[in-house]
Amino acid sequence: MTEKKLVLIDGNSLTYKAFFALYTSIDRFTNQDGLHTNAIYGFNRMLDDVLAKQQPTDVLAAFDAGKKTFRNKMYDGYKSGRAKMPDELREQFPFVLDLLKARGIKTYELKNYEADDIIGTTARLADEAGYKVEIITGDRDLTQLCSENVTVNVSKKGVSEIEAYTPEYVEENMGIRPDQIIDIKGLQGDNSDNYPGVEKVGPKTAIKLIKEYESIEGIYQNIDKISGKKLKEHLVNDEEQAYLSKKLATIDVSAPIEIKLSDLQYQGPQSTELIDFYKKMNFKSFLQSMTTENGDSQMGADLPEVEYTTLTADNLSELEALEGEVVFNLELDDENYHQANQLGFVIGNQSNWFVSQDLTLLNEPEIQNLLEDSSVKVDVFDTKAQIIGLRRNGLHLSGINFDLLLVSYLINTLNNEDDIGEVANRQGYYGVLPDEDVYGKGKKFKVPEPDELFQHMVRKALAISSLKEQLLSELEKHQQSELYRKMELPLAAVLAEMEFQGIAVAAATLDELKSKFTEKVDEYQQKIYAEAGTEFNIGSPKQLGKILFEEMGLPAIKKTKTGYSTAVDVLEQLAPNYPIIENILNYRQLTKLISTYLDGIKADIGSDNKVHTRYLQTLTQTGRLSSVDPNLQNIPVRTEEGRKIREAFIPSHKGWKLFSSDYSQIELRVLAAISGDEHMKAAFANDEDIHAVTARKIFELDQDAEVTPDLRRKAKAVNFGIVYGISSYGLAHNTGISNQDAKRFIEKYFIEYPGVKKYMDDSVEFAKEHGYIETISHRRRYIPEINSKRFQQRQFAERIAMNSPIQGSAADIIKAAMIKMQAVLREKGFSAKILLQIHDELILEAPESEIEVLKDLVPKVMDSIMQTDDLLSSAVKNFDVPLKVDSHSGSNWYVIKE
DNA sequence: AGGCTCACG
DNA sequence: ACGTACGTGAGCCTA
Repeated sequence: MTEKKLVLIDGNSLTYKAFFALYTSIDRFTNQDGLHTNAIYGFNRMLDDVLAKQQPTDVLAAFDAGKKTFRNKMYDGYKSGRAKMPDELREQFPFVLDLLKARGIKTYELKNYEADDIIGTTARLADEAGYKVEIITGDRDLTQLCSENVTVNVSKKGVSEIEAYTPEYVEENMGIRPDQIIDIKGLQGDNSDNYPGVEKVGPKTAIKLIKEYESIEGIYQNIDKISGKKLKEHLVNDEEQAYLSKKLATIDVSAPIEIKLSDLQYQGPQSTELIDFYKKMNFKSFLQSMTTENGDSQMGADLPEVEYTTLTADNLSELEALEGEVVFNLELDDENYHQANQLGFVIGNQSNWFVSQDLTLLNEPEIQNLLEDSSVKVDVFDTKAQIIGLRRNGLHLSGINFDLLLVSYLINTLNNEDDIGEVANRQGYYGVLPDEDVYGKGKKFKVPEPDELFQHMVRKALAISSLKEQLLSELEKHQQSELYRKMELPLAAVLAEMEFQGIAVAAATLDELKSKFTEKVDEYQQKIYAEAGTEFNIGSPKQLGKILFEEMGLPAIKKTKTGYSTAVDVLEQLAPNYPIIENILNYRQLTKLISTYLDGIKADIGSDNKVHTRYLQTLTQTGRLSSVDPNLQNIPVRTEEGRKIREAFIPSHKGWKLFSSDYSQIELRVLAAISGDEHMKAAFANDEDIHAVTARKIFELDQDAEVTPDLRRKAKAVNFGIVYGISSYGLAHNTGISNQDAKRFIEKYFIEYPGVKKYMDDSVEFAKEHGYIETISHRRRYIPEINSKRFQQRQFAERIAMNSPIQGSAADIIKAAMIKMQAVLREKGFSAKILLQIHDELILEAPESEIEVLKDLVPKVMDSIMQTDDLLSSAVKNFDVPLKVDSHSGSNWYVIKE
């Protein structure tokens, strides 16, 4: 018979240990529901270690049952005065039990007894039955249980470092036998369990006494021989306590447990339950290890093969088997789908997958009929990438039904990786690897042999198909189906159109500006060198800091992790007293403009003289878009020199113009509407200058008093601050007013706009209760940190809770307007095209002849969108704040200011 | 690769 | 007492 080995786990003490071991990172350990998971995580890591090391045949995890035990009957104060268990820990215990169940480990608790007693009793029974026993605990008291066949493993500092107590080890370390440990405890007492022992006797004295007299009983039989008057006196006085404490310290090895050794067989992990559990806990690394455990090939040789047919010109007729609904995916070698090489495509459904590297097949009617027919549902990952990829082949994709990327992002904005494998894994589907694992990255990028490539492509398609039902139903549970079908999906098509269109850029204009700027940069550089008395790299914050603050002796105001801060706000404070500073600031500004915009954008101009940005639709946490390659949402405007760069952006045809419309104060209008604040609503209803109105209110001016530019500027800053989820420190820091003033202004603001105050409080309250916040169209952002113990993290979360619905609802509004705008242009047969979106602004190009009409049409579409859009009008019944839109046009982007 | 700085709404 | 305004992307320097 093979030897039986029983591992006994002290559930309570190890959960405690794990909790405090990972306490400093507690905020990183929360799941989707806001549950803290640090103890569960640490406990599980420990389990991994223990099971791997011990290879047990049987396992039991014991827990305390309730607060009172038989020890309380012996001694009232037992374990009293202990700090209350933190709620963040208490909430985790039920899940530790779930975890053990999913790992195939029996758990047990017994009324009136502690986990120690269950362990002691089971250990004794197992020992007698010939088992080898390993006890795992965080509590040294259990070391009394070690014997020839029972080892007590005490986890030290972390959760993984373990000290194994055998009788020999105890002897070596303490010079006593394990059974004498209770005598030591009896003499020295136990602070955390709150029983006293003998006064003034600590570990040293206790061990000395026990070594000499064997036991407490032995001491009192020989009490006259004790040397030391005081010690003897204490021993005599506390005799009763010593015996009591010894009793309290003694683990009961005959507790009336109802489980049998035969119940404790280790079942091993229950894969589906465990995977579900890890998903629920958001334990990515554990999930990953589960999927790579069986075969340890990194390249996914362990993933099941999926069958497919290689499509050629000769077997196209087999596509007839597909109807009604297909998954489609173009395989690209780069994230930039405008330029990427197209490696092949996959099309099919779960019964029939077809793969090919021959892109010309896309233009065969058998495929066109599937992709261009809007009555055939097409399921994809990243609608926009697929539309553009196919458009490059001359196809017009339509009938998209399910987009794995969009849906994942809407369900949780953090599920936004631009990779099917990553997103699928995060949704608990492990049948496909991330691209990086198949292709490698950076210099090591390599397209695998066709067999492996095709297998990967098919697995991606299968992932899309497999996750569809589950994710759509989750979407529905979030009440986000409309957001998906009426907003994000149609928007993807609009964005594809805009990106594909691109905006024309005059390289010559960029060149002219560059030579002008470069000349000035050289001048500033010479001045700086002269003033510093040495030449150095001005662009290096490290060298600059050294020159300024060490060699030239300027006062250092702020430090960064790596040295002196030389950021603008720091330098500006120094500027009045040191002429070099102004030159540095100018140098910085111009080199920035040259490298990022003049050189940067020039490099992105294609052979069509245009740049084609990509809008990332699934990146931001608020619902805004972002723009990359190049970023066209941060083209300079605030300084005159920077603004000049806009001259290079021009219409793509002669006789055309650029046209722009932007929402005025959209975020404050959204705030007025969703907070319902009467005063703010009234200001917008009367088309007043909101910053001036705010200035009159917070500075207590007369109704129609002139507002000085300075007061208006301050009020404007407060309005901004409010939208960002104000704090007095932040406001003061960013505006240069004193902290006290900032505080006063905010207080007054909330008095004047009580509805806003209530909105802020309600938003935080909602987030605390639900763990997320929502925009007007149910766009959701999770904020688990809202219940963080750490002040700073919690404050940050609260600001997010206040700001995100505002920023996100504004994003919803312009998205709806874009969809509508494109539909109207198409309907009316206009040539005008939407080119860019910059958060609250749309830029179009159009023939001169259409401009006059656009001046009415575009603002009308934008400012009536709350009433005309299906989704928005039904989501918000009473959006009773007017939206205001300003429009301009011109022959380049620079001159379309008024 | 990560920090710093700075461009935008 | 704590110590940041909200949301982004890109280029450069320095490990």
